[in-house]
Amino acid sequence: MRRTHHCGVLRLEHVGSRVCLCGWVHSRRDHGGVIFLDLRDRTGLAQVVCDPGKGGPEAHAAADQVRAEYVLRVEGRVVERAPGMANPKIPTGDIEVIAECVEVLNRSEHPPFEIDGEQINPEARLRYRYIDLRRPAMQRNLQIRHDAAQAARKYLCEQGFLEVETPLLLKATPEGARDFVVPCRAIPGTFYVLPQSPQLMKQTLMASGCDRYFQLAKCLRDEDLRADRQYEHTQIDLEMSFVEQDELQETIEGLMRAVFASAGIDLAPSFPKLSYEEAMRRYGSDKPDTRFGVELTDLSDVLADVDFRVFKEALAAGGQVKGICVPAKGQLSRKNIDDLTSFARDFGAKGLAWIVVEEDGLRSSILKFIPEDVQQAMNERMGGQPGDVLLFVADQPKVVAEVLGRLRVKLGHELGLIPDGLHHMLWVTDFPLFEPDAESPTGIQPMHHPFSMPRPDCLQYLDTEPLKVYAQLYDLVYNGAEFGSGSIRIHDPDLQMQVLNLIGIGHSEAYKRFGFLLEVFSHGAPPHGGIGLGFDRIVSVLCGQEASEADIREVIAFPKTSTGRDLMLGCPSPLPQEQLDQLSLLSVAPVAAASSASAQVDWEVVSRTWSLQARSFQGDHRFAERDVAMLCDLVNRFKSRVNALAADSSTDWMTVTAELQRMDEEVTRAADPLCRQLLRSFGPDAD
RNA sequence: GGAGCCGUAGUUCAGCCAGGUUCAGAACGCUGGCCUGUCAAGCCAGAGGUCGCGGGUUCGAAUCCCGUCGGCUCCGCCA
Repeated sequence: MRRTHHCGVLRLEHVGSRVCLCGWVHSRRDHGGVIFLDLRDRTGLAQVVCDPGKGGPEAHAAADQVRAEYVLRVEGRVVERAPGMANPKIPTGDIEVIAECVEVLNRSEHPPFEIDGEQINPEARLRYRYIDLRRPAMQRNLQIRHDAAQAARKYLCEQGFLEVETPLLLKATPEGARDFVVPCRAIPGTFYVLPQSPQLMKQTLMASGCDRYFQLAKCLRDEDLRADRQYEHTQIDLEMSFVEQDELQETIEGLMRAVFASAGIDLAPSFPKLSYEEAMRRYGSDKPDTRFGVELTDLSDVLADVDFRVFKEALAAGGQVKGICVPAKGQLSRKNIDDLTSFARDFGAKGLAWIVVEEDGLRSSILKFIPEDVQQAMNERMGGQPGDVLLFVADQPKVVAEVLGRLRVKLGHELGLIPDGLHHMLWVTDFPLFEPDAESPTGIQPMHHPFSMPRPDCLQYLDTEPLKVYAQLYDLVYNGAEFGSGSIRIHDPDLQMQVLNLIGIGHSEAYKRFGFLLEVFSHGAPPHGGIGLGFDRIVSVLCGQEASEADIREVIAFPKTSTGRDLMLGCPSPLPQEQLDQLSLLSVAPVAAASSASAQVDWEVVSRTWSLQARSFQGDHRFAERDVAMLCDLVNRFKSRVNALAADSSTDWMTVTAELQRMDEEVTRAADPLCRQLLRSFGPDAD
């Protein structure tokens, strides 16, 4: 009998029908005479009753052998539960299935963790991701992601966008993040890189007359991972021809409304706009969380004549003094403030000045440096009420904004100043095109990327005062997190060249890196603009995560660990020599390192190479743990020995080389069974 | 590249600060037995650990020190 229903859909209306369910054994309750099974699939749970008196002895006998996570096909009748027997905790709780036939489709080892466990080791979850994904919470996240993707597709199709796939194998353009590199077998010594984003391809598509393009694009960056950053992430990437900023923003607002609606969240009919300068001035951040106040207050003018060294020196050096008024309700202790001070120092502040507002006046160690009338003026401007704590940073504007902006958000979360259930989506606009950069040959670099169109009223400053030039560039910000960044692009080859020159990329260099783009522009590229939206972050919010604490691993089916490993697949992993040969790649082998060490022993290289070799096998379940452990032990021991040798200046290099050679041979020997296993795992063709 | 936290039965954790007879424990899970209305089933019995790994200190190390591996978080980095 073919499956007739999913488990989670059965209701009273199905009572009396004969059904066939397939799924996993979520739990089993054996009463001896009768066995209850909770059968689980993507849609939910259904209780299966194996009662020899009702459904027959065969079903009961089969259920007797069944264990957690076994895969079953169950045939039986849907019945209404007897009065008082209903389970209000599950949607199918009014009915149950009297099993007449229980077929074991597959057995299962004992699960490494409980499917309905609350606290599960994140390592185990990644190692056994296929089991982790069976958990209802993860199934729900996958569903929400699917719904969001479909909503985005539907909306964009309705708006006349064309979904186009762009290549994964691209040319390296040394901009932005570190590339993931793919060696080219056919032309030895050459490489492709994987896209950091389809930026150049989508601009090219505009020149191709696509008019409106979108793609749910995988983007890859070889930079260190974070809770909200994986090596690969997905962007809703789109680009439009013949548009200006406002039309583009309206389109994206519609997109976000459609996507959020797919998760039952209503967004505002239009999103507020905040200039970059205003965001930095009021919130100290280019991605302000506007769900709560505690805005930055400038006190530079009030304090201009105050003889307090900390403030005076900062102002004299062209800096500013700003503060925030924290409604702490007396909950910030002296120790809390000390902790905030060290937090402030971590982000570049020299210190953190504070004033506690109490019923009978102000309290602080800095008050003795500040005249009474100035104290009054400060408190008045900041609106301090008894119980509040005023925090001040005096420094260059950049540091002041950074530190107070971070303090504001940190305290907003810790003191519960942020109301639940708010969805503040807003645009941050009018970014400067460039920012100062000491490492750039021209002293400036693009704030975002060098393809953004300057605002027309700023073009006149491009050559003379480039830092005064604003870009037609806008970030989409949600509850204090950046969702995406877009711009109207440059489509004029001369202007593009001019901008590249300004950031220190000369004519020939520009042609080398971006020649094809300049060529595209010179063959009739339309005015265009677009945006790339971080889909994983959006989905994590739709799943109920706080935007600034997003853990996108929860919404990615198969994520990597924070060191970029896949614990399920056991990668990255070494390649067999044959494959390296085909790709014309040389691998640093321990032997090579040791033999080149005849005159000068490079301790580090030798022991690091051993470590690399040992590490590459660790956590990979294809290899016998005992062999891996042996190899690691050996390497650890030898590394200790190498360190001892290196520290001992009396050892002569002949002895050392001999000993290194001996140790290296032993490591190679210990690694041998693992290498053989590796070759086998690549299949019969591998050797 | 830097900083911090964590690693003890299958799982979640206690024990560590102050080394030694509560030192290898609890709960859940698991195995076996009993049990026909549970849905956190119940009752009885049982199995299960290289205290991540290596080295050091010590008469003695889960406990202290060093190193190392792995996981997590943050800074740098990532438009």
